[in-house]
Amino acid sequence: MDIQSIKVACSSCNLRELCLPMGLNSEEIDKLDAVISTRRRIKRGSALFNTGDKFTSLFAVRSGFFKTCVTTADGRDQVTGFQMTGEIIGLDGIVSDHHSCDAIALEDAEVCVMPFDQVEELSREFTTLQHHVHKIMSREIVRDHSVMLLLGSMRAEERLAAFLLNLVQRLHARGFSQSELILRMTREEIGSYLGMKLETVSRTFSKFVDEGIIEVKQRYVHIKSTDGLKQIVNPQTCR
Amino acid sequence: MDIQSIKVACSSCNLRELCLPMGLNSEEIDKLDAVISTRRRIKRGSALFNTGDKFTSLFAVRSGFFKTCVTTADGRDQVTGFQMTGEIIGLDGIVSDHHSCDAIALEDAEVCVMPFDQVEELSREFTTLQHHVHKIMSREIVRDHSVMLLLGSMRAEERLAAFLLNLVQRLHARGFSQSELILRMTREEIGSYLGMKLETVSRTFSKFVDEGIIEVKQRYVHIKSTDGLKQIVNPQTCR
DNA sequence: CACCGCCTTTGATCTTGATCAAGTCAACGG
DNA sequence: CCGTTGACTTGATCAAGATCAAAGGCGGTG
Repeated sequence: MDIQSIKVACSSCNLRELCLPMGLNSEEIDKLDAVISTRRRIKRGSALFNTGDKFTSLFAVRSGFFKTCVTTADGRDQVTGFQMTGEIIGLDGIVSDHHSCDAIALEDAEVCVMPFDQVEELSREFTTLQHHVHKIMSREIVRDHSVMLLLGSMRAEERLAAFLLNLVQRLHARGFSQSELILRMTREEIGSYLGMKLETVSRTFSKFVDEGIIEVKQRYVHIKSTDGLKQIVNPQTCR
Repeated sequence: MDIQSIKVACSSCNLRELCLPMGLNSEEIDKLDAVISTRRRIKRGSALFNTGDKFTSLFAVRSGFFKTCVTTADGRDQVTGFQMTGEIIGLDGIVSDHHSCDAIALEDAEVCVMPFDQVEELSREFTTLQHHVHKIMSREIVRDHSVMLLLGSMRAEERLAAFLLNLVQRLHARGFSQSELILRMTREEIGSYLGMKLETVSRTFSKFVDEGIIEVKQRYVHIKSTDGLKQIVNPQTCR
């Protein structure tokens, strides 16, 4: 519960091209600054929110790394996504005014708190913001559909290859390497996201290493052949 | 391409409690009527839109039944949802101005065409509509998460049981029976949605019949024990 | 009415990934 | 330095569901 009254200022945030303010002009960003007045720090392993919590705000990841997961009555759970810097968490809560998943920090993190009623108010005023909010939600829907494709019709190797390509692509958009990354999640969390067991994740990593496509040292991954991974995802390119 | 200039009139539509006008007052519905000026008929088997089509409008299903599906470069595809009366199709198109899936009518159908720029305009004016649009998108996100849970961590029997319960619940909300339904899709389409092969779908149906939980005659399904299905989905209730 | 095509069911066999079980590795604290 | 702990790897075995194959049923059409 460490809410802080630091002035956040989207206007001076280096993430504004990835985050909510994307595409707004300076007047609009100033107004948005007034809405996003608090940050919140979340320790590694603790929750930004839990299933059932009252929904009041969306959160923009300023630093750190999150997972979101849903849980069944009988204790099984499913990681539904990993969120990094600049990405928006909490859209699940709008429909019922309560969150329907847990959001857990995988490393110490900081988020900008965006009270949703104020976001709605402001987006009635600014077409650009309104449209951008719609795009963010639509993007989440499209992303979910591609995860459904992955879970419903890909094999273990294809899933892991697609996962690595997606991660590194998002990291690259944030200025990191195209070929090296540090995983923030365990093999078990990767497995939960990809619908496979941690042992299978581990074996599949080892297989890729044997094939010379990647190097792995614990959480460190070096992608030696992006094309190799792409060919695993899309085995059709062999004609 | 059979666009028609029939006046649609949400105000006189018996679906308004399920569909976009939900919660609007009569003045607001009148304004909405002005926006939703056309219907479109789609023949069984043909597409409301295809991947790559320009996005201009959302569609509300007035009658009939749809599937949406995404396709990989190598021809595999995945049914991402089935849409019935009162449900909204096309949210996937907002993010990139182009649709990212196909929407196919599984029986002759009719949809209300809602030009999205006008929906946005109107929802800047009416808080209720704005909030409702957000809820519809959030609902889709939550639904997708539960499908991810299903695909990622349930076994074949659990998937099919959950699927039947979900279908019959939605049909019941539309005034149909709680225990009887006609499937509008093939075993293959069910399988694609649930991440299993058509043979497995068929076998699982047969298993449920053997256990006396349902009766099946082709597309007709009679649920003899809703609790039976619920216990398959949630095997924890045995304590 | 008969034929055809599509959907569905069912059986036999095979494969992938899950499960069970050790054992390794790195980090941390006493 | 050693022991503990949590994360990861690897091997052996097993089972769920995929694949291959055949046959039956239903609806539409000439």
